[in-house]
Amino acid sequence: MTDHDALFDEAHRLTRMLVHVGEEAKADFAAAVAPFNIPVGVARAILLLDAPAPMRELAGRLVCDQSYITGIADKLEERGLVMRVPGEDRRIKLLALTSAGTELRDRIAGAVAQQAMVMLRLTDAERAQLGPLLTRLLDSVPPESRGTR
Amino acid sequence: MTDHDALFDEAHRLTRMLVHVGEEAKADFAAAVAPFNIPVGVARAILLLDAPAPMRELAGRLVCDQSYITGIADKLEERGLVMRVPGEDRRIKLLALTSAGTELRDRIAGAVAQQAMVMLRLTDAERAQLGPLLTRLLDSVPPESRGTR
DNA sequence: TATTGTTATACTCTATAACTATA
DNA sequence: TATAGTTATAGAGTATAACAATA
Repeated sequence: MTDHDALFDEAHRLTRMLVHVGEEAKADFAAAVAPFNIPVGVARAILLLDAPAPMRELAGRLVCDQSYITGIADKLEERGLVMRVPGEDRRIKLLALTSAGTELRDRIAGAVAQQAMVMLRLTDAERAQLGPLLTRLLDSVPPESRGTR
Repeated sequence: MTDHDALFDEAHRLTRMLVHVGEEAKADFAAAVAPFNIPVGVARAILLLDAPAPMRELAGRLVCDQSYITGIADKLEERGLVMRVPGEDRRIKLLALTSAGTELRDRIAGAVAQQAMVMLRLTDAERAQLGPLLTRLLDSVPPESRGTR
């Protein structure tokens, strides 16, 4: 095996491990959120609603289509967790948590933080090492090379 | 904010970053495989078929239900990439790549290695740091605590 | 004309349940 | 009776396209 092959093999092995850890983390999130009886996507949205946000913006942050946000907003509204409030530009609707929504949001945030923390398996020193590596992996994406995804 | 909160915040931040990198890696895999016009699941299976393997075993390695493997095997067979060969125990069917399958497998492996390597953004030294951290994240899972997933 | 959000719909991924054949 | 694989089907998650209201 050439050095070149060995490099790719090692990179591939690391990638598989990283993807695996990522999937575990997502499963942990789902488990943490399950007791609240809301779908994972809805939970993700509620956690982002720190402040009222246009639906369009939420779509951007959740990396999904706008039409999908309509469904999430419907579910949140049904449960009385959110209100659609018109923005200045009256095409825009802001999703604003109700008091029940804020309360649930805090409880979910707590549950997600407490349980399910894959990261807590590492020592402080290890986490301090990991942070910069992940930053490098995220930052060094040449934006123009990413195509349409 | 207490130290305790700060710890969870930091852990959560790292987790989100790691999940994000993992998703990019998966998108890269999909992009690398797209030119071959086979679904991602089928590509993953073909890469595992280094040697003929019982369908059951494949289900284990892909972490999915057996019934799902039937579908994948059908698609592979349609394309003439795989043959179902009976095992000693005649309940078992082994999936064995045909010569066309082996050839495609090599091409896919090459494409996956070449393109899409998030990991190649790191230096050798950084990868050498990351490996042990990922190993720790994966190894320190208390097996009995993982429940049914 | 361009943009926000909505509706209807369709597609992909994946699991569950009931079944056949072997063991 | 238990196991490997198959079939039919159903559900979750998500996107696309056409549309209404507003800019």
